[in-house]
Amino acid sequence: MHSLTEENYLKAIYRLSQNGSDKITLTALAEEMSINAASVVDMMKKLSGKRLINYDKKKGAKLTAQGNKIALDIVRKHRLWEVFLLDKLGFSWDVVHNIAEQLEHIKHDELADRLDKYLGFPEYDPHGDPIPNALGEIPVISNTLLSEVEPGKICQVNAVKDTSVVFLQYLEQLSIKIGTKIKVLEKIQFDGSMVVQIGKEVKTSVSKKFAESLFVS
Amino acid sequence: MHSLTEENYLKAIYRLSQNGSDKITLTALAEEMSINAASVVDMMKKLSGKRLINYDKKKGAKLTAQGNKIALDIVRKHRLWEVFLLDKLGFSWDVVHNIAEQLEHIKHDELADRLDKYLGFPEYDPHGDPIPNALGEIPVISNTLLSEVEPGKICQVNAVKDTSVVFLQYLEQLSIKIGTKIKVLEKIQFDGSMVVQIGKEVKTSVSKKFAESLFVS
DNA sequence: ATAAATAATTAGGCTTATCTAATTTTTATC
DNA sequence: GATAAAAATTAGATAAGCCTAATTATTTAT
Repeated sequence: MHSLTEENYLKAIYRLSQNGSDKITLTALAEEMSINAASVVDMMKKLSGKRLINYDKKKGAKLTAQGNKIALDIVRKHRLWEVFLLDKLGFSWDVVHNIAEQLEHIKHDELADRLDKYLGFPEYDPHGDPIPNALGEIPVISNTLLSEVEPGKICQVNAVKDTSVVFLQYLEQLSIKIGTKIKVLEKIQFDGSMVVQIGKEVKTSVSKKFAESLFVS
Repeated sequence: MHSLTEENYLKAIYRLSQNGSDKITLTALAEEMSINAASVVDMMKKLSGKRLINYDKKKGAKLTAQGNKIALDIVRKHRLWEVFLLDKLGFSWDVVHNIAEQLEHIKHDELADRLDKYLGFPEYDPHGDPIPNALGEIPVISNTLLSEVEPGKICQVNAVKDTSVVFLQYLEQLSIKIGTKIKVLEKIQFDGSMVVQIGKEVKTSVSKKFAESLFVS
């Protein structure tokens, strides 16, 4: 069995690799987990010993098939619990993440599957991230950013790239949810900001940073 | 903040005091938690230091008001999660306890209350144990045992005293649930066993041990 | 009242996961 | 290629919780 801490390392490695890091360095992991790099070294050895990752100073850390499976399982549980917290308990989407961080570590063979069924086999979590199914398969998701949309086109919010509380609350304030339609009216060369129309009425300007934090399709 | 381990100690002390132990000894606690008595000594010091218990060699361990509050909160969460697992996810009642042991430690200010509301403010968990409300108030429950019921009388199952898997499965087999009516037909002097009628049809004999493991009213 | 049994405590260790403070290795820059 | 910066590693500590073995207190039984 693997400890809660080990699970968190695997999850962090998974997350970084999803974010497109080709090499997952010790320092990146330490940063990601708000932990000292020296601590990471030990855990790399431990996880390597358990064949959950391969670590190499040159190539960085990589999940093995087995490590990937565990990571996916945790991600699955995390996202299912997020759906539960939002849909059933009515928490707001900027809060669910923190509670799901705890719930994802609950261990029981049937729990995730039963929860999945109970929730109606959701494909995406409240942030728009795809939920791996029981076999670890993940629905493919568009990786177009709002910032890449041409002026005049209408797109639909698919997922958030940034899941920080401040960003989510800002989205709430702008009435942007997963599924919201956004029309790009203008793209400002100067600073990369955009003038957009949210839904049918609201017209507003958003920063480059903002436009690069939303996945659309 | 208190650790998961501390919470488990407080819960164990609470449970023992509910079971009517007037003095909660180190060895009783060690036994209850399947842990070495030497380890308990350290924790008694730690919890005393935090003013969560009073420990005295003569008087044993006693929860302070603050310790009691924490213990009640955990018991509340445990029992609410049990209801969730049974009612919503369809787990059987001999399984829910183990999962709830993990879920009870999830920390979030609003979680228990929201769960409580979502479940419709249940008063009892699947084993018939009362669920403390948000203020820590507990519905009073009868403490009459089946073994104390006079022959000829009909009673109703209120709660189980023994929550072991084997007992719960045996109950399942006998179709005894919380609320099931049981008529006592005969009490055997010799060994304290009883002949009872379960529901409307089944007539069976149950041991003294069995009759002393069911709360009825 | 004393011996035997039980309970409580102390001392010293172990493991996990963390840290700080070097030190070494690698990479990037001039 | 030498040097500076960044990354990786090592060594040694620390805190939580647990253990065993030995010791001291307290009960219980004879």
